[in-house]
Amino acid sequence: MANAQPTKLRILDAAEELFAEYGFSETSLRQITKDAEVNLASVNYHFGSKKELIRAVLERYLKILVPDIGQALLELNRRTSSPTLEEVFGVFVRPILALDRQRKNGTRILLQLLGRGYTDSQGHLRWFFITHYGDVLDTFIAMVQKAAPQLNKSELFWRLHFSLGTFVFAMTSSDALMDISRVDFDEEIAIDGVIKRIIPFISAGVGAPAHNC
Amino acid sequence: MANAQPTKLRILDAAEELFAEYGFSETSLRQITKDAEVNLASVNYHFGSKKELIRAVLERYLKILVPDIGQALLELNRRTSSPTLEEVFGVFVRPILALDRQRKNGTRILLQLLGRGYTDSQGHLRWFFITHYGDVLDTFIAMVQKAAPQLNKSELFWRLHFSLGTFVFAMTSSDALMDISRVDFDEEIAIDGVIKRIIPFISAGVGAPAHNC
DNA sequence: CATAAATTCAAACAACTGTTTAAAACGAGT
DNA sequence: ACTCGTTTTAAACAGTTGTTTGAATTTATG
Repeated sequence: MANAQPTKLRILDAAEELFAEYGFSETSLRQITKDAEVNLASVNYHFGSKKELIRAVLERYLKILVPDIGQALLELNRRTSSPTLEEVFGVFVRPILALDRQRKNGTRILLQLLGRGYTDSQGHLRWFFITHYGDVLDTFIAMVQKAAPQLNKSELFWRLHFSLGTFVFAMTSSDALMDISRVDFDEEIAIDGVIKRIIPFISAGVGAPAHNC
Repeated sequence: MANAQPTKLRILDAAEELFAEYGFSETSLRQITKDAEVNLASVNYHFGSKKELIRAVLERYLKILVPDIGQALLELNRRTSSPTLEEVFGVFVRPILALDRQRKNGTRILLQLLGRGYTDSQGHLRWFFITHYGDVLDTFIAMVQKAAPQLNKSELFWRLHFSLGTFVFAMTSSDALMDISRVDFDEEIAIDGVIKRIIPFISAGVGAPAHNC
């Protein structure tokens, strides 16, 4: 009978949804296994521990998304010799939205997961990301640097982290914000609308005149 | 004998430090009472529950900070009839930094608390803030609106939340970021340096050309 | 000093957490 | 049909959580 999906996948699917909604530490293995309709012990059997489950959930997205972004950056580099900030940041849009075709609500889930991952346990996942996807990160930073030459390395560092914060925060609260937008402004805004509004914001922020003091 | 501070204050002092560092749900009452050198049960005796302790910790700051900001906004309004975005956002700097005189590391603690409060339990604290300090929020929004007249209410809503995200995220990770800045760029940046870097970023982001599609 | 109220304290509570165990069920391969 | 490795299962484990209890203690009041 019954469960179309093998256990391991059912766990991943249930976990990513709960992690995105409630955060990592606020989601219990019992909740995950109940939603996935599998036995409690199967998480530790298949993944070893909760921590490794978290990493597996994130990795399933990142290993598709990050190379995709990396390639899009290279393509942009090939098209125009010196792209603007808005073009560089705009590179994120298509790969991120493409996740919705890979999995239902994939875009929302990944971005909420990223937000959770960054605020819940900063050091651990940060290290994982840099060691696995550092090369893409480097080419991205180099392109931003080139598009905003007035910024020294330190200014750039801070502004890129501000941008990350903007992104991450908007995504962790995207559900609530979209609700408010619908009720207060009678505007039905989906996740791609949010992303397309963030890009000009970030671009202008990073491109602001350099700060001296 | 002994403890200079009364129990209630010792709990608040220890709690705010731990909440800022580890977040609300990751901080246990046992840890708080151990740091405060008081009995475990005294939290429930003096505050009723952990949830009310969280609110008390935040309220101690907000009831000073928000009226202070409100007054600074009014003063700015009196000085110049139509202030720029950077001037409006700049209003936050002095009151926030003033917290450092009220309590050691007060600025960092409050801002980290705000970050925690927003990402950990979105609905609850949001409601509390709006019902208690909604008037200051309203005058602030009106001034931003006036300084960026090209934005309609919806655009403004999104960009202000992006700004909030920038702020909050930068603060929750401020410790880590300042560490990196010291090691990688040999720059010793304190919390006021971070704030003064955020203001131009936010100002430029909110003031970016309106987005149409 | 005696009485009453406010506070502190150690202990226990009930509920929850991630993890482990050992037996049961399952699914090929021969 | 039997065996062997894989997977699932229910149960228990050991630890933590916020909260409550009732007695001991301190503090203030008459």
